[in-house]
Amino acid sequence: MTIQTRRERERAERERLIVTAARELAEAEGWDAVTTRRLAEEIEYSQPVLYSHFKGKGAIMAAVAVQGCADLADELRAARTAAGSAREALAAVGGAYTAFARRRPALYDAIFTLPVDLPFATPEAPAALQDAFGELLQAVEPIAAEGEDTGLLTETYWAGLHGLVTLMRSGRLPEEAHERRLALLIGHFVPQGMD
Amino acid sequence: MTIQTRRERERAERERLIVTAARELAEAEGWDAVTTRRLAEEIEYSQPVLYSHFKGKGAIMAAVAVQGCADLADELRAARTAAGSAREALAAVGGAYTAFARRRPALYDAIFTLPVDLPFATPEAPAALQDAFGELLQAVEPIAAEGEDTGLLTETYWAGLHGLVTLMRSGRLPEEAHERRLALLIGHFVPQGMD
DNA sequence: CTCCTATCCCTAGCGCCGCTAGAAAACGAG
DNA sequence: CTCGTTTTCTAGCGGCGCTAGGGATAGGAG
Repeated sequence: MTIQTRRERERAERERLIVTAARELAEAEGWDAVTTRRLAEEIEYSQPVLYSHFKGKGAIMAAVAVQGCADLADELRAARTAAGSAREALAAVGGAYTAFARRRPALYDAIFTLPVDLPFATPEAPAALQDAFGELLQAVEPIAAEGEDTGLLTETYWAGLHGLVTLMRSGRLPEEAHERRLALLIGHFVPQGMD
Repeated sequence: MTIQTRRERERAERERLIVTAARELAEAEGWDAVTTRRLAEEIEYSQPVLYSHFKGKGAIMAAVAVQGCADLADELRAARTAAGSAREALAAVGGAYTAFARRRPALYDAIFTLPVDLPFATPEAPAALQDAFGELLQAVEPIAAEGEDTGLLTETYWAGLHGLVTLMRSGRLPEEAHERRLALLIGHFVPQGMD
């Protein structure tokens, strides 16, 4: 029993090592630099070892995405709980979201951009994803108008943030006006009487 | 002189052929299927011929993007001019934009998603891109509140549309609620007194 | 008609990718 | 020590974007 458990522990440790190496390499040099050969070299094992832990490169990226999403959820929560009014909370969460995307682009891409098949808008979605969305939801809920579906409104606000971030990061929107665009988005999601 | 012009004409024709083949292949089987080998086979020339016309695969994709963007601009214009009120125009343009993205995903990706280095928010941007943005701009302009920067507001609305489309297409937002999310976005961009 | 030159285009191949089959090594049990 | 199992590695497959270098070919000169 102890031998078995030791092996399982070592395996789990190595799995962590793979995910961490993938994340660090992606954050340092971008996802293009994350190849299975490079990753194997980084963890000091041969390539096929990766495939004994994950189904393929996509699964490794998905693991990085889930792990990164927990960070995002933390930052969103911190921003939301530190804010005073409902409007401030919405703005704080929006700011934290876009700041995360700009500060950790590789992580953001893994979670929200790259075609990595994670279940998203379903109960089977990883807890970290649901947590992050939940933070947005809690920030949006107080500013929803009567009769508005809070979930849908959150998704729409999220889409706005995501659009701003991706268009800017791909060079399609100029960086320097980001804060003003973000303010416009937030302003249009806060009901008239509340600002 | 005539020989020279004939050759140039033939070259131009072949270039059109390449771009068309790339677009059709991408629309039929996705961009992953568009490899230089496959493309060469499609146009019945060898691979290196592609590189005598374009700097690389990215340049071919950029050409497809520009060509596709003209289509998008046309559809946006048609939607806008057919609409009655300012609110209807905004909704019509938003609907046409997302419909285009869903109907021609490969084209949309080439224009707005894939990392293809085209100048965007500058005067050197291709005319088709500026036209498409101009259509959005004309739809947004009438609903801008006093003191709001129309350009920035358009960019923000655009980001909202783009976010909705990309998150939905990557499976991160459920398809079936798209119209309701779009309506929410539009509703939040129309001033209170105008709807 | 022949030869020369310049242009064009193709064959072949480089280094890389994700992934995998099958050999080799390490390890625990008897 | 030997055997069977489990783990890990070496080697390689097919495909990618891209390019060097060698013919084929076409147009002008004699």
